[in-house]
Amino acid sequence: MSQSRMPSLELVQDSKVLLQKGYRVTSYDVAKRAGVSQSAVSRCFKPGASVSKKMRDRVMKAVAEMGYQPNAIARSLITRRSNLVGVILSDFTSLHYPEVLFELNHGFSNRGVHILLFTLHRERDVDEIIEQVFQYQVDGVVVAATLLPEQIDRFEERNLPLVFFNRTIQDRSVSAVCCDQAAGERLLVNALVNAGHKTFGVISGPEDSLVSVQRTAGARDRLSELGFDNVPILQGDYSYDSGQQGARELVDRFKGQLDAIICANDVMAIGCMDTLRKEFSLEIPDDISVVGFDGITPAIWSGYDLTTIRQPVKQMSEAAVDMVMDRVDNPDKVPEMRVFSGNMQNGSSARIL
Amino acid sequence: MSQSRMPSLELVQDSKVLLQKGYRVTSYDVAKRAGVSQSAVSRCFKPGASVSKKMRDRVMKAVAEMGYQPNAIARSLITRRSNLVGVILSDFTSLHYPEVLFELNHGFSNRGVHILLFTLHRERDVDEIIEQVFQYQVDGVVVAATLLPEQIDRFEERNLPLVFFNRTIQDRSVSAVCCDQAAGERLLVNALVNAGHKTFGVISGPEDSLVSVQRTAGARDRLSELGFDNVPILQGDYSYDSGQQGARELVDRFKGQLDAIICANDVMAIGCMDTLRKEFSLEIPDDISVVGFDGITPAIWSGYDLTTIRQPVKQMSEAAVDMVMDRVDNPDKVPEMRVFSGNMQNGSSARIL
DNA sequence: TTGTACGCGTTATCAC
DNA sequence: GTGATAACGCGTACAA
Repeated sequence: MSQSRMPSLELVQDSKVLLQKGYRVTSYDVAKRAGVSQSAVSRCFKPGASVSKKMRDRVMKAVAEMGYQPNAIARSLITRRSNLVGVILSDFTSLHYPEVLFELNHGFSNRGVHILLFTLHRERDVDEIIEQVFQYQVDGVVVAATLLPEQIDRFEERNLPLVFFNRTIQDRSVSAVCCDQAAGERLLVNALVNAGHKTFGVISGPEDSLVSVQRTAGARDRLSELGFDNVPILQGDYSYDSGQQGARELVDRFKGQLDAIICANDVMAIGCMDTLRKEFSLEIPDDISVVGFDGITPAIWSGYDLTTIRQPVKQMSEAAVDMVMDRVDNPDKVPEMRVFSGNMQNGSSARIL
Repeated sequence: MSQSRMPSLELVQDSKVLLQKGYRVTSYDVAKRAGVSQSAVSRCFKPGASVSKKMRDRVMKAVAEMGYQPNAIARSLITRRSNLVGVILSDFTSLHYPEVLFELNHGFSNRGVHILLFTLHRERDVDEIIEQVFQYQVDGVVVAATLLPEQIDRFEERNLPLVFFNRTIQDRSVSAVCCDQAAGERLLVNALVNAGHKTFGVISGPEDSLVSVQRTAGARDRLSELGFDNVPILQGDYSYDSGQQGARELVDRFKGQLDAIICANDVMAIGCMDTLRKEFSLEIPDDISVVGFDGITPAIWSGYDLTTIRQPVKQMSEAAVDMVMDRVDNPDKVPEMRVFSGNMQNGSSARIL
């Protein structure tokens, strides 16, 4: 069996090696060619290993000639580190999470870590995905989805670093990086009230989204503090359509007496704006103001120029990467939560001073 | 060393096993507990293996009690299949590719294959990424980026299945799934001309993008066939800004005599529309028509309601998955190219019959 | 049907 | 500094 290796290597005149289709060069092959031991080859790829220059040169020559590359899978098996992290995302279509994924990938790849991607199509397959994440021996996981307590338990049993992205779990200490949703909404409300808006409507996200709950509560509470009580809160689901629907209901209800609509995310705010303009011929922001939350790319398009809270995605992602890798290296660290403030992005969708 | 295993397992009263933090249960542990051989455990996880019911029950009981899950890394090492595919994406921010990634992930995960994600930040690190893809022993690769011939060679040397997504390489046979760019543009041009448009402007994508070249050429050629020669073609870069800039230049050049602008993608078309409306107070489509290409989500927002060619992303992704997996199972298959037609999505951004 | 023994390709440990 | 040798956790030919 191990002799089947012999005929698969052929020496050609320019001292390069031609490989049989699909044959994989191993450190053993390199060692044989360089006339050294296999462990010597291995050491040459280990940073800070003690290898003489002469040895290293001989090995690297053979490596170059044969196009050898270490097998990361075999390495993972022995080192018990895969340099793989799982990233679990729900609502991938939201225009916001692709940006997060991009930044996460950037941060991890800077540390030689690669992303194994999982997206949730139905919430029911979370358990299935967790199994697969475990099977691939990832070093850690970033989750932008809601996990059940039992599911979190499974990570803790394995002592597998888990960091939530913009999710917090009540009555439970977990690592998480978040944008301060409530504070962001308060900024928006302050600006709207300062500019003289009197009547407000709110369109929330799905009720099972804690982020949405926090945003909506933040807006409601600040409005209340400033003397605006009983502000109507409509239930949306983060989608463009639900933004449109919310706009229709609010306009109907207020019969033109509405000053501002506060949406729990940008996509709904955009749906809102389109409907206010198209279906009710309202001028934004002269007749009515609209604000959102997230800071997605279309928000800055001049067709919308949305006033919103931009989440510091870059910083948040970098923090998430830090936290995962930190816990990979120090398994005994306690959960930590990092909260970032969003930046007010002042567009022309709201009449603000 | 191998005895250090013993103290790490503790039996508790309900016959469940409590594991030491971070301890990994192996098939050997399960075997010991079930009183069978390790290979028996292995067989229980192999579909279609010959295992008696009694044996399977005993094993599965131990599996459940210990929370055993096969180590995919170790399995990959011996089977020489990682069930991992690399996905290499450039311009991830384009609003179009996240959707592609989502569909690819869907398709692969239906086949028990997982995605290792790579995004290009600078074009220069393609070589680096290819090395990493190889090191992780992926079973195949989907690439939505431009590779140099030498880079393609490296895949062929390894006989590693490679499928391009919306990229074709000239003078070279590679597997690829594409949308028929030229045909799509011809559909758009036909519709515009039939509706009486007389003067046209084109905004292309980056010149190193073959897709853009094909789209632009498709539009130019069809216009020429229909008697419209010397249509001005402006160089864009797929960005919103370049769409805006293109609109300004075209309007300036035509002094209000422009009937339609054909953009090489939706994002530029949207930039175009915003600028035509805001800066030139033009009515769309009454004063001027705008068409795009891709079918991104914002294109259907009523603020734009863009007339465009929607790429059949689902079908294309499914085809890419098929092609990769097909070549994984049949390494000797020759490269194949599948071309899909785009669907005309008739919005109100163009005055069309 | 089941168990034994080996190998996948690497790193770690230990003598030398 | 270098080379044997033993893991890592699993799949599988082979013998029983």
